[in-house]
Amino acid sequence: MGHRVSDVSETTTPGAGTRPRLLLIDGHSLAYRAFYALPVENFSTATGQVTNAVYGFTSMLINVLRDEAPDHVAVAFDVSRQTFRTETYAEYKGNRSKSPEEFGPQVSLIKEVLAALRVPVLEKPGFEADDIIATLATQAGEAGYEVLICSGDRDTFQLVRDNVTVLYPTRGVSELSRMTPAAVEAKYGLPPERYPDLAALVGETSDNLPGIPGVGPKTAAKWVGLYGDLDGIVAGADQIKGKAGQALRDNLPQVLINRQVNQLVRDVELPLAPADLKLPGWDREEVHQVFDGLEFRVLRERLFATLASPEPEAEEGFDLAAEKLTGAAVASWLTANTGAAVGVTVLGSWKAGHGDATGIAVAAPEPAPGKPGPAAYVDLVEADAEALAAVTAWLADASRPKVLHDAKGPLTALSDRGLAVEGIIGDTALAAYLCLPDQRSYDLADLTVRHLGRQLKAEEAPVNQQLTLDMDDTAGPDEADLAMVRARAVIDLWGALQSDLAARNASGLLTDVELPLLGVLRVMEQHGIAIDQDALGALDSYFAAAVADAAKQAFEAIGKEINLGSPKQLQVVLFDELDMPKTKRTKTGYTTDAEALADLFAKTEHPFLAHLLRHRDATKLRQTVEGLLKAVGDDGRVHTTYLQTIAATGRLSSTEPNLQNIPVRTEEGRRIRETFVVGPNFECLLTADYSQIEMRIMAHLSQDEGLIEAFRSGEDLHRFVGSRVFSVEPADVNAEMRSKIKAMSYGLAYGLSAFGLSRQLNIPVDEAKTLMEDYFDRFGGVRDYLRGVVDEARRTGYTETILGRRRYLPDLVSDNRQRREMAERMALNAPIQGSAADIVKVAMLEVDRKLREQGLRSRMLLQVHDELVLEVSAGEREQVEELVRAGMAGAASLNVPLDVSVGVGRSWHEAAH
DNA sequence: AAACGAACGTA
DNA sequence: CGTACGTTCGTTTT
Repeated sequence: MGHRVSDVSETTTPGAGTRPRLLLIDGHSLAYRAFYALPVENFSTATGQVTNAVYGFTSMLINVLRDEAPDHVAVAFDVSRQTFRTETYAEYKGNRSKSPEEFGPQVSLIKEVLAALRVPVLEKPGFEADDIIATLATQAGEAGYEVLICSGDRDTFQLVRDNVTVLYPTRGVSELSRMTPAAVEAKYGLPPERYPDLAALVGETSDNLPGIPGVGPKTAAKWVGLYGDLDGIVAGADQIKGKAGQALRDNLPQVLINRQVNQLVRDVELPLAPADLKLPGWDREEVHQVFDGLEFRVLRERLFATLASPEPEAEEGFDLAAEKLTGAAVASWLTANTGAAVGVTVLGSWKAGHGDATGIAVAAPEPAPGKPGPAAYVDLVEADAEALAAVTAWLADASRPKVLHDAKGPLTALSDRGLAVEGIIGDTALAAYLCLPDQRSYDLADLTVRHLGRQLKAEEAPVNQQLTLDMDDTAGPDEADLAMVRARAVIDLWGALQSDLAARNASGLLTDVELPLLGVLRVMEQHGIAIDQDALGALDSYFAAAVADAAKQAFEAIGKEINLGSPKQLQVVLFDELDMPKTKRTKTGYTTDAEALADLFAKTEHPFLAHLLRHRDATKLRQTVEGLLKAVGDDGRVHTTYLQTIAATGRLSSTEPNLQNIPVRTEEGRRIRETFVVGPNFECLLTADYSQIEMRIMAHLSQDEGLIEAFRSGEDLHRFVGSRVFSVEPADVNAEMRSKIKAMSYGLAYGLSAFGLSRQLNIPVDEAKTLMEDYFDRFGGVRDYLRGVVDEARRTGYTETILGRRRYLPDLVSDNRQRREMAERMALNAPIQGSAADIVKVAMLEVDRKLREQGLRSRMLLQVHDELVLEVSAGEREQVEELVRAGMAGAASLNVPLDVSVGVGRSWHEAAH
């Protein structure tokens, strides 16, 4: 503990960690920042009240309360424009135009928010908010507080000390930079207490304080460094040479006024002292009322989530009574402990539709607070017949409720050991995904910390307790012990996630869609799809030759050999050596993508470009072929893995290998599809896909009469729409018109702009704009829907599909335009893409159910978003086609028909239609 | 060895 | 300045 004397105040530095933290906020300056950072049109209540400044201010307040955890808080406001400063200098802030009419009323709303949060508000006639802040900061500094000042006014920098930090908003109101003494020194080259000297010399536009012409922060800081402070500069003004010196002498009176005006008052008489600013905690009911009135649903949730229930420190592990069981003990333990839902984890491995399970752990919740929860582990490799029989029967018993984490893999492993599982009532990974589908992973350990506040990993949990282990277990936790801990984490997590699911209206989606689908996907992965390896091998040679040929010719065209796959080397050749016109910029240079190369070819007709494009094309196809060849299993089939918790919209994804991006658009690409064939003992492949499902969903959601009629009429969609937009007969819609309409229709579902449309269609922006306007004139329902979907999402914080699947888009209220507009496009697309995903999932469940119900041997193999691929057993073709059509068409009842087209053939290519 | 960006395949 | 994915390659960073 030591003393430090400054020229302004004496401050003591008490022991860290014990001193109170005081947060002082300049209400006006932050509200103003928020007002200009957030677009007015996105923030208004049902009554028309604009709330962008209130929103931005409150959002910032919540963040800073969360991040800085102050125990004392005050917000200061300017009370009027008349202060001692306007008496000193009549023009002070004279340049400020009257604030927009939308701003004023928001200040009182901010005060309402603050009242609900029980944050003291201070104002004093004749002084500015900064003077109040300066006074409190001084008092609090002397009293040993840690002081944080949140203000958008740089004058507050003069208050910065070791224990006084200014949080200065840099971009909008979402980012605050910490101005410490070192930060001020680094930015301005002088200590904080000298900042007003610099400001006086440089001037402050926003306060209408003119500076010395030609003198910026660099020169000003230099002078302060040379002469110590402003007084020193004034005294030595005659010695300063050059233009700047003359300018200083000419403007000296103004500089002195500036300095007088920017000095903050540190002894304003206030009714409250720092000690009176302790946060008493807020009134929940009042917060609800105020936030309801402002329609701040997302902010309210954030407030309650981050402040009302601070996350408990993640430290406790799990206390469980763990047993490794064999023989008769297995059955009796299972009978005794698994009446209610239990967590299950499986040890083993799984990949590409196959696997092996070596052990299984089961854990029940704590029977009572503080009592260890029972947990058991059975080694499946070493298991005696009695133990194995007990496990087998228990797993197959649908009346024994089980919860797993990411169950598909474990079920695959168990299945290959001959163990079937029934009674899965929950999956914690799927549940977490439905709650927050934008996460990139749903790691059990992460979820455990987030939802239970406990550490899962042994090494991160405290040593004193992790497990109540068997007496002979002195070597520390082994694999089996950890499996039991994980099983326990799963069941505890399930308990926590269920209420979260219910609150998000997602319980039904889990139970009725995702959980049953998991089993269907597992079987699809297990089946895989047969590959004609000879044909695929031949294709590989063919593409390899094409690659070599294209490379050879490309090298000849430029007279040397380079790595054609290196964008860096390509840029050198194209833009330096061949001097071609520059293409669109990327982060690292200029793009060499196919579109740009084609453009360049059109301009230069340089043969290198043609060969390069061919090389790209052939290389890509060859990679796809080689990837597939490597992925073919011993059974002559490829088994993809479907990921059910990746796509934020609700789609599946496919990996290792990805069978959802097998080429189809080009002739050569389709040759790859010819090598996906019907397997031995089956009759053919059958593909069934939804035609234009996303546009149909658009018609349904928008209720647009024109679009609905288009689908009900049976007319070609784009032709129908084109005839309306271009005011011609359907028969007179030519190919060009049709393709424009097609591009726009699909673009709409992605949030396409007129600019984007013009670029895609290679037409002027004006024409694209007109096209869009004409489109919306005829299909106004679509326009209203798209607009409404974003507004609604902004209010609620999420979008919803027809099954109520949500996607949360907090960036819809970001003050960063790029992020906000990105979120808006996501909001446009998510309900459409997501509803399509819902429908396909339901269809898959239906098809699977019907296949089993009708005792058919045919089976589903692949899902490619709007398409299903089945393998049809001999004699079942008609029946399968019928049930697939019915299952898919009936998966949802929209106000337009769901059209399904079906094809059959010996290969995936032939089965296309 | 890992992380990143560019490019490109699908719906 | 159009959404959602996965894979590959080259390049940069550790």
